[in-house]
Amino acid sequence: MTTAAPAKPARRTPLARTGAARSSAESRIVRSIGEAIADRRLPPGTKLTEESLAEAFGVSRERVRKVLLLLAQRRVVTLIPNRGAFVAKPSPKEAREVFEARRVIERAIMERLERLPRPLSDDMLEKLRGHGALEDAAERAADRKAMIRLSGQFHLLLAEFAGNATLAGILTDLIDRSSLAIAAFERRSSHTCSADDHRRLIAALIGNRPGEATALMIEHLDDVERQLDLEAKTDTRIDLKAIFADEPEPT
Amino acid sequence: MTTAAPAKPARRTPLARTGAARSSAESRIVRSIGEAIADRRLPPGTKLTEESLAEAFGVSRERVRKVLLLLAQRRVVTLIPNRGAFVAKPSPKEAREVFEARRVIERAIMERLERLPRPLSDDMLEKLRGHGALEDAAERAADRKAMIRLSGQFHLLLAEFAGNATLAGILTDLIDRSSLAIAAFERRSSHTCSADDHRRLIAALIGNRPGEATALMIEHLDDVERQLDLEAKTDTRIDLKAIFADEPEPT
DNA sequence: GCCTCCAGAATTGTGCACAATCTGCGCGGT
DNA sequence: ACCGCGCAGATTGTGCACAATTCTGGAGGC
Repeated sequence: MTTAAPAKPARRTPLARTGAARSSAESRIVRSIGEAIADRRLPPGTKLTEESLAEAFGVSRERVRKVLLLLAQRRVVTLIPNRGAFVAKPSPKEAREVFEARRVIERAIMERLERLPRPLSDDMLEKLRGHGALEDAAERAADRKAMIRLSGQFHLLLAEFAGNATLAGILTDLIDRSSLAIAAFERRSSHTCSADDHRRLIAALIGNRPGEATALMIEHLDDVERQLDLEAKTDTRIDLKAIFADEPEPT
Repeated sequence: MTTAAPAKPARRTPLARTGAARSSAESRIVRSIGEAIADRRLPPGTKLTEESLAEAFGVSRERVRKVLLLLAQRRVVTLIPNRGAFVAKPSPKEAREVFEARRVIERAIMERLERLPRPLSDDMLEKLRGHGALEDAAERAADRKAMIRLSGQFHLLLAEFAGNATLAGILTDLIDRSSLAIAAFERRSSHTCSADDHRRLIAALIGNRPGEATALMIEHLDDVERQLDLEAKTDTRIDLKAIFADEPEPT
């Protein structure tokens, strides 16, 4: 930021550890960028220059390139050939699809959780309550970043309880993309934060009135989606293109 | 195959086109390997040496490396650091999870299809019937490879009709992983091929008796899973470990 | 004043050389 | 005879240099 010295290639730690240590460093970077996108330090459309990221994380450009490829596969960043990587900017259609996919998967998860033998295991109860406390704390502190992260983790926690790591993995991606959709389409106004919904969900799960937790989850997801402004005004550029699409050419 | 001349690095086409043409070449390779895995020309556990693949496809090793990274992300190949890439060998647990995930997603897809206004669009009817004919033909010709490919495409076709590209994309991965699971766990015996199930599904969809198509789909997926031998004898190594786990040490 | 075009800068893409690691095998010691 | 040790050979991992492309700013013409 201060000096514009491009000659220093940001040498990484002297002992360049290789092997397993590297892979964890990569997933660390993936997670780090993922979180930054989720809590909007990196808004949709942001250009992600390889060199800058390499410098920021103290790794080589190739490593960053690999990470970007992974993130692109998860639809969190968009890779445009010869143009670079950008934080993905979902279309309203895609946003709706993501929420629909979440409803499909999370309904199934809730149905499985409701089918679990009662009472729920102590481990589960403890984790649920612990997480609830964390969300409450974040809400009281008005720590928006923490709230966003915890909200995602809550849904993931439920997925893990359902005991299907494959579904949980799919949901992980969908949650990241939800964050992106929220960042792109959130209305200026309102946003009754979802900690309250989560509280009710936890209570319903523990209480086990058949169908209640599932219904609450669907309603919760609907609520979040409804708080978005998904009218189809994606981009000025695209609008112009559409408007002048069938203008006759003035030779 | 005939000569073992390793000195020739399999030069790619003289004019190394760059840009958009490259990305399509990559997805071509991904698809090609994916299909080879699906129809068992590449059984689970097969070592995928970068150099061999590069030679086979006439591209550089780096390109192959990128493709393998993508396939690994989709859990179709397993990447072991410093050891290389292998065709993934799902555990019985993972196989079950994949089929459960498919039931979750494909049930939702069928419910949406059943909710479609009737009669179905000509386009849909034509594609359904056309696909049915293809499957019949493959069955009559006993073309196992074609049957496997068409079977996957059938499920994907339904997903596309449901109009949610995100769900369809998720299902694409799950179908590939199903193929892997089938390759890994199929019983020697039987295998009443699923073309018949698909025929009935098409009929139920067109007929539109509420819930029938959805029920058939669930049953179909259950059938396919039941035809697998998912008893937990994943690996000899692990069996030994389990068997001798609580043997007293003979010092 | 505005548009077009072009050179230089910045950024991404790719081949290559070499380093790091794993595997298989032979050799010597006990 | 058996076990560890270590040395090739093969394979993967990574930094780097350079090629290709896009972007930017400004000069020149209309």
